[in-house]
Amino acid sequence: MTATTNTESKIVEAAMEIFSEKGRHGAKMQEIADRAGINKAMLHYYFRNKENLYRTIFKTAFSSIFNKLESSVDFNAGFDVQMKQIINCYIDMLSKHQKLPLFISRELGEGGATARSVVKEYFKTGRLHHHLRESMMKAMNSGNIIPVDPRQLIITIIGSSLFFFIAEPIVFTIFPGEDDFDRKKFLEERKEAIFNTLYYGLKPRKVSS
Amino acid sequence: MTATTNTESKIVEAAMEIFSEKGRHGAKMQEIADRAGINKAMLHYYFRNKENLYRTIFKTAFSSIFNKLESSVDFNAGFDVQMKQIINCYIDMLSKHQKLPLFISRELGEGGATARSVVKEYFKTGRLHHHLRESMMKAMNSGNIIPVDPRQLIITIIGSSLFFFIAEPIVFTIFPGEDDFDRKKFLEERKEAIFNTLYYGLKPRKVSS
DNA sequence: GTCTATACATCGATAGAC
DNA sequence: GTCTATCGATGTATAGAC
Repeated sequence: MTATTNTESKIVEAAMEIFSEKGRHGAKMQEIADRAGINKAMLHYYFRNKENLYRTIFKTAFSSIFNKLESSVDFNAGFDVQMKQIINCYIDMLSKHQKLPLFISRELGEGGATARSVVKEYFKTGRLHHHLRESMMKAMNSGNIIPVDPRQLIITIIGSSLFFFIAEPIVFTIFPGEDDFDRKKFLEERKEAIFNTLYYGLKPRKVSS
Repeated sequence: MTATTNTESKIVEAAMEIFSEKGRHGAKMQEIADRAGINKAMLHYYFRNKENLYRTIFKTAFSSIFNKLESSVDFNAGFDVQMKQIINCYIDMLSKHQKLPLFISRELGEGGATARSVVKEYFKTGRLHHHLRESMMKAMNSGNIIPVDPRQLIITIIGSSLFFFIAEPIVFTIFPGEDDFDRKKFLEERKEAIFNTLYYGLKPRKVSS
């Protein structure tokens, strides 16, 4: 059992923070070393070079999302329940790790070579994607939801869940006069808001059943 | 009338590309100069330093979005029509300028100080936000749409429209076996998909009116 | 306005003592 | 394993000729 206070994990922790804040190139090895309370040479001792350190951090961050998702979705539940679970999982996860989506979208902005290789590796073993697609098709065939393109729907669900965290730095500028903004409350409400809008729609229904 | 082929605009064009691809720190002045077909010294002659060049580019990119939006939304139309206009505008705009959302989300990732100041400046004069909010409230009061938090809804609309472009580099990895993926067709379908899901919902309706 | 040449700072990476 | 000291490369910015 390795302690979480050893040098390597201190580096990983610090690197995660700095890379998230400054990005792949904005992050400096010196700053990571300072944050970890060690010196630059140690970074190279444990991770050979910056690129390798970055890859390690990115891989950890990225797979943590999919692992959390996979353990949050009940494969035997109906699609409506699974949809709720996905939305809730994303929002809960990102409430605690705000920098994650920005970290990842930044990597994507730089070509996503690292991202693609990590994703490709994940989808060799990950089962979530397949189960979700099947679950969607089943719900459509049984008339529980209307027929839609599964690809479009999943992008809409994830986009709705993630976007707040990407745009958060300017959201407060767009919603002025909210100095007492209750982030926690807003995010709890957001879970309901996304599901309700996507599932029931904005247009009023005459029949509630 | 200034020609669009003079040195300054060639710099702006090149800088836009490089900053979008590599980010604020990943972008190098030498590379921007090469792309613009001039030398490094010219960059400093016209823009004093890198930070100033970056700010100029970001400001241009960001305000181009809002200007396009503002000219695409009919302030007198109903909210359902406006919603369609917003979705279509975003998708059309980003189809042509794929790098824009990634460029902006990267800036947001770095703290968004530049973004915030640009946004703040814009919202002093921009009317779109106010009109949209009023339009939403009107639609709710008249029973055309169900009561929702306008803030939640606008984030859902924009997030659904933008997210594909942010995630695009890995979307093809998640949707395997689509080597003949027709991007143009997918995006046209996406416009309909977003509006229909958000407006009518996934759950089937008994009454169609 | 545009160029070449270069000064100056910063950063990633390594050498070598302990 | 951890440190200090330093090298070598790269990048921003400027000086000065044309």
